Amino acid sequence: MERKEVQTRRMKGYFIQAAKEILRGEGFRSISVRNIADRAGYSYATLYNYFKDLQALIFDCVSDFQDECTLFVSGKVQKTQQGVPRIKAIVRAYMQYFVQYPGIFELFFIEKLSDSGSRQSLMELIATHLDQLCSDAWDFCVQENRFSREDVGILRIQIRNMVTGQLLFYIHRRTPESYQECVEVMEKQINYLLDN
Amino acid sequence: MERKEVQTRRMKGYFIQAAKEILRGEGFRSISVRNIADRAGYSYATLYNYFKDLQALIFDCVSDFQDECTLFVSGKVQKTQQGVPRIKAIVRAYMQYFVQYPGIFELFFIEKLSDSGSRQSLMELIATHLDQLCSDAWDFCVQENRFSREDVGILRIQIRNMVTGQLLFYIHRRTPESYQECVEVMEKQINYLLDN
DNA sequence: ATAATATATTAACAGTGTTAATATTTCAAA
DNA sequence: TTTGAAATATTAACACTGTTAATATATTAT
Repeated sequence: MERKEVQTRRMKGYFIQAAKEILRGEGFRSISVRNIADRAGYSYATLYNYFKDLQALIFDCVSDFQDECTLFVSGKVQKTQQGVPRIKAIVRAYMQYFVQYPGIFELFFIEKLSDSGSRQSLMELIATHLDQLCSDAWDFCVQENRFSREDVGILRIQIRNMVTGQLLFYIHRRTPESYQECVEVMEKQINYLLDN
Repeated sequence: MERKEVQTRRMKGYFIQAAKEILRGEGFRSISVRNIADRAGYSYATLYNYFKDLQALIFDCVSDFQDECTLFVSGKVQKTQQGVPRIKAIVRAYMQYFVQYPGIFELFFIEKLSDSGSRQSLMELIATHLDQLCSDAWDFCVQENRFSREDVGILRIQIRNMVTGQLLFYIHRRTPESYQECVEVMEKQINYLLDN
C-alpha cells in the first residue's frame, strides 16, 4: 500500500513535469492533454488515471510555480537591506520572474482556471503572493515609522495592482515595447509611491 | 457597385451584432463561429465570406465596444466639475462599465487577440483609452497647478495600472468578493493618489 | 500457472476554427 | 421570360480540443 503511494506520486510527477515544461516554454496556449501525455511518455487517457481532469493537473503546476517564484525572489533579495529598499528589490525580482516565463504569468493572472474544490483558496494565494513576499519589509517600515499602518494598507494593494497591471500590459499587450522601458516605468511608479 | 457596399456592410453588421450580444451576455468563452452564425441566422461558413477569420470579426466588436464605453463614461461625467473630481468620476464610470459587462473586460484586457494587421494600434488604443478619457481633466489640473507635468505623467500610468489591476482581480478572481468592496478599495487608492 | 486486479491504450463523442466542394440564389442579356 | 453566368450560402470534411467507456495489457496474489 505504501509502494502504491510512491508509484502514484511518481506518475503524477511525470505529468506535472511535462506540463510545467510546456508552460515554461511554449506557454499556456500550447497546453493540451495529448501534448502533456506525449511528453510524459504515456497515452492521453492515462492522465485521467492520476488527475480528475486537466484543471487539477494545472492547479498542481500553479502550486509548484508559486513555490519556485518565492525561492527565486528570496534568493535575489536576501542581501538587500530591510524596509523600502527590500520592497523595491522584491518587486523587481517578482517582475523579472514573470517576464522570464510569460506562460506562468498567463497561468497565474490571465487564465480562467474554472471552479474546482480548492480553486478559491489558490486564487487568493496568487492574489496575495507579492504581498506575502513583502510582509516583513512592510512591518519593518511601520516599526521605523517610515509609513503608518493605514498607509501601508493602501500601499500594499496599490503596489500589487501596479505590478500586475504593468505586467499585464507588457507581457500581454507589448506596452511598452521593451523590458527595459517596462522596468523604468515600474521604478518611477514605485519611487513615486515609496520615496517621500 | 454601391448597393454591394451597403449589402455587405449590412451582412457584416448582422454578424457583429450577434457576436456583441454573446460577448455582452455570456462572455468571450461562449463565442464560437457556429454560435455567432446561428444567432445571425446564417450558416457558420457564411461568416467567412465577410470576415477573414473570427479574429477580424472580434476586432470589429472591440472597436464598437470602445466607442460605447466612451459614450457611457462621457454621459455619466459631464456634469462633474473639471479636474480631480472629474478624474475620479471618470474612473468610477469606467470601472462600472466593465463590471457591468465582464465579457468586454476579458475581451479588452485578457484575451490574446493574436497578431493581425491593425492589432498593435488597436491594442494601444485600449491601453491608452482611460488616459484619453481623462486627458482634459489632467490638463486642467496642470493649468491650476494642482499637479506638475512630471507628476501627471506618473499618475496617469499609475491610475491606469491601478484600475486595470483592480478590475482584473475583481472580475477575474473575485477579489474582493463584492462590487461595493471593490469600489471602496478603488476609492481609497485614488484618493491616496490625488488628494494631497 | 492461473485468476483477479490494477493500469494503460484505443475508439468514440461533442465541441472548436477553417477550407474546399457543392448547392442555391441573384441578376443581366437574349 | 428564359437562359447562363456570377455571387453568395451551405454542407462535408479536416485537424484540433477535453473527456469517457470499452478494451487490451501488466501486475500481483493465490
